[in-house]
Amino acid sequence: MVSGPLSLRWCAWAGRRDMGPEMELPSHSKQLLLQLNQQRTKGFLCDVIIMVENSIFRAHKNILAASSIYFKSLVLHDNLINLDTDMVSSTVFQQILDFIYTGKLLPSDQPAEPNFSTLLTAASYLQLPDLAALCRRKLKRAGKPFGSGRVGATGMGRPPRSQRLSTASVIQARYPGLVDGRKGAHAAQEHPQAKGSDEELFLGGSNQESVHGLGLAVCPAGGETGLGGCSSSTNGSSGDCEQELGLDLSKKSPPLPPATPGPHLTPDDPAQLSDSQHGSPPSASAPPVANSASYAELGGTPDEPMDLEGAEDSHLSLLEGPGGQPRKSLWPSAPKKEWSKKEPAAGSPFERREVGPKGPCPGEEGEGLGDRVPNGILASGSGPSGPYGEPPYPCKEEEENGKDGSEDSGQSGNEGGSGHAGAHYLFWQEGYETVPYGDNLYVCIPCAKGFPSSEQLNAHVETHTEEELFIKEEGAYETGSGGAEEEAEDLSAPSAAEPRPFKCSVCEKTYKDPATMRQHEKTHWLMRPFPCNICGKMFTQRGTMTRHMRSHLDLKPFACDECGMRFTRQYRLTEHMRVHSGEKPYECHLCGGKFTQQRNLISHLRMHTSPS
DNA sequence: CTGGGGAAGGGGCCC
DNA sequence: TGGGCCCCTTCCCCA
Repeated sequence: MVSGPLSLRWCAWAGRRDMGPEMELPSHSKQLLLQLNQQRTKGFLCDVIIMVENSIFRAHKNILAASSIYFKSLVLHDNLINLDTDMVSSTVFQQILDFIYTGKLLPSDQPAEPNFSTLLTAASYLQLPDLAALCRRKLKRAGKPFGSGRVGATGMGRPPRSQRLSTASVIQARYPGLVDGRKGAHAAQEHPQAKGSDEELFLGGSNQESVHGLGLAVCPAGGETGLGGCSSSTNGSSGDCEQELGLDLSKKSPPLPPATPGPHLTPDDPAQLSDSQHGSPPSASAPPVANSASYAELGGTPDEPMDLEGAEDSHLSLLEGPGGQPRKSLWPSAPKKEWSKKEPAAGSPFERREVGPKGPCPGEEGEGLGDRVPNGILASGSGPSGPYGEPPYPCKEEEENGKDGSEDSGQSGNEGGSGHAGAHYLFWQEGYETVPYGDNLYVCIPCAKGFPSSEQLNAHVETHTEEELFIKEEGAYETGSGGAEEEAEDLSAPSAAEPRPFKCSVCEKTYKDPATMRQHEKTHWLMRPFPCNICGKMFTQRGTMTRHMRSHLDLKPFACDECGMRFTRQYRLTEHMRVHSGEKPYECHLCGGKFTQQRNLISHLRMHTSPS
C-alpha cells in the first residue's frame, strides 16, 4: 500500500511535541484520494456505474457526490447513471473521472491535448465548477472562446435526434480485458494506450495488481499524486497509470475462472469492431467509420478482441453462474476465427455480437458462409431461449435433442406463447437455409432483400419508412403468416372499447399508439438493436438490455425492508414482500390453492391440466 | 428418487 | 424510459 511515505510522514508528525488540534497529516487527503482512485480502477467498493456512450465507468458515490451537486442528486437514487452523450463523451468523461479522483487533468487517450471546450461543456453539464474554471482558464489562455468544442451545441440544448443517434456504441472497446486480460501486456506493448484497460479489465485479476493498478505503490510519484506523472510517462495516453475506461466485472460479477488466453481477434478484421450504430439500426445514420474512430479513440487495438469471437472464452466465463458454476453454454466454442475472417466487412456489432453466439454448435459443420446464419441477422422472435442467453437460434445439437424452434419460441414468445416467435424462427430457417442470398448475407426482414454488409443493410433498413413497413406487410413477409395467425388467435384480442388503429405489419397485433406498435415491430426484426456490452446478448428494447445489464452488474436497487434482500426490479420486490406478508393473491380455481406468485399458480395449474 | 410448491432470476413486451 | 406484467426456467426444500 502506501505505508512507506505515509508512515514516514506520520512518524514525523507523531514526533511533534505540540500535538494540538492543529495536527495534520500533510499527505492524508492525497493518500486517501490515491487509495480511492486505486479502488476505483479496480472496481473495489464501487457502488455506482456511469454509462457514457455505452461505456461503463465505475466509481464511488461518495466521491461523485462530493464533487458535483449534479452527481450528488443522481447517485442518491440510482446506482446506474446514464449521462447525456451530447454533453459528455466517454473519452471526456474518462478525463473528468480522473480529474475527480486525482484533481489532475490527465491527458486523454488521444494524442491531442485535451479539448478544453468539450471538457468545459461536460464540466458544466456535470456541475464540476473547479474543472469548469480550469477549462475556462485554459481556454482563456489559449484565446479560445468558451464552449466551442462540444459536439452539437455549446449550450445545454440537445442536437437533433439524428445527431444523437450517431453516438457510437463503443462499449466493446471498453472490454478488451473482459475478453482476455492476459493479453493486456502484450497489447500494451504494441499499443500502449490499450494497456491500461486491458490490464485493468483482466477478469482474473491476477496480474492487474502488479502491472497496472495505477502503479500507486510503484510509481515514483515524486510527491505528486502519482497518477499524472505516471500517465504522462507514456505516450500521453493511458500508460501504466492510466485508468481503464471500462468495468472490472470481476468485482461484482459472479466469481470467474481465470481468464484463458483466448484467441485474439484477428487484427486484419477491423470490420469486427463495434459499429456505432447498433444502438439504433433504423437510424443507422453514422458512417461505419465512426466505429473505427471510436475504436481508435478508446485505445482499442486492432487485435483487441472486441468482438465475441476472440472473446468467446472469456465471455463465456463471464456468464458462468455464481461460484463458477457453469451456466448453460452460452455460445458454443466453435472455430469462430475463421468465421470472423470470412465475415463480410461489416462493422455492425450486430455481426460482432452475433457472430459468437451464432457460431456453429460444437460439432456442427458446414461453416461456409453460405450455410451460415448471416451475422447481422438475428431471429428476434426466437430470442435467446434460456435465462443465460443460449444462442437465440437452435443449433443442430439442440435440434437433435428436441430443443427445436418450437421450444425455443415457446420460451421466448411470451406474448401468449410464441406466436411470432415461432414464426420468426421459421423465417430464420427459411432465410438461412433456403433463400439463395448468395453473398448478400444481411437480409432485411421486411422486404427480404439481401445485402453484402450490415452497413448496407442498416442503410437499407432506414429507407423503410413506417408507411412502407405497413404497406409491405402483406406481400413481403412470407414469414408472417403462421405467426400472425397464431398471434391473432391468442394475443391480439384488442378490447372493443379501445380503438387500436395501429396494426403490426407482421402480425395481427394492434396498438393504441404508433410508438408502441413500432416497438412491437422491432420484435419481428432479425436484428436486435441493443447489445449487452458485457455479454453481447442482443435485445430488442433498450430497457430490457438495461435491465439485463443490472443483473451483470449486480445492481439491485430494490431492497426488502424486512429481510434486506435486494432485487433488480421493483416488481420482484413487491412479489417478494408477499413472502413476509403472507399474502397469496393467486388462487387456483380448481383446488383453491393459493400462491404468492402468479407464475407459480400458472405452474400449478399446469399440474392440474397436464395428463398425469 | 420424485413430484409439488416456494421463491427467485431473467427475458419479452405492452403501456 | 421505466414500470408492470407475463412467461419460462431454475433452485431449493419437503413430503
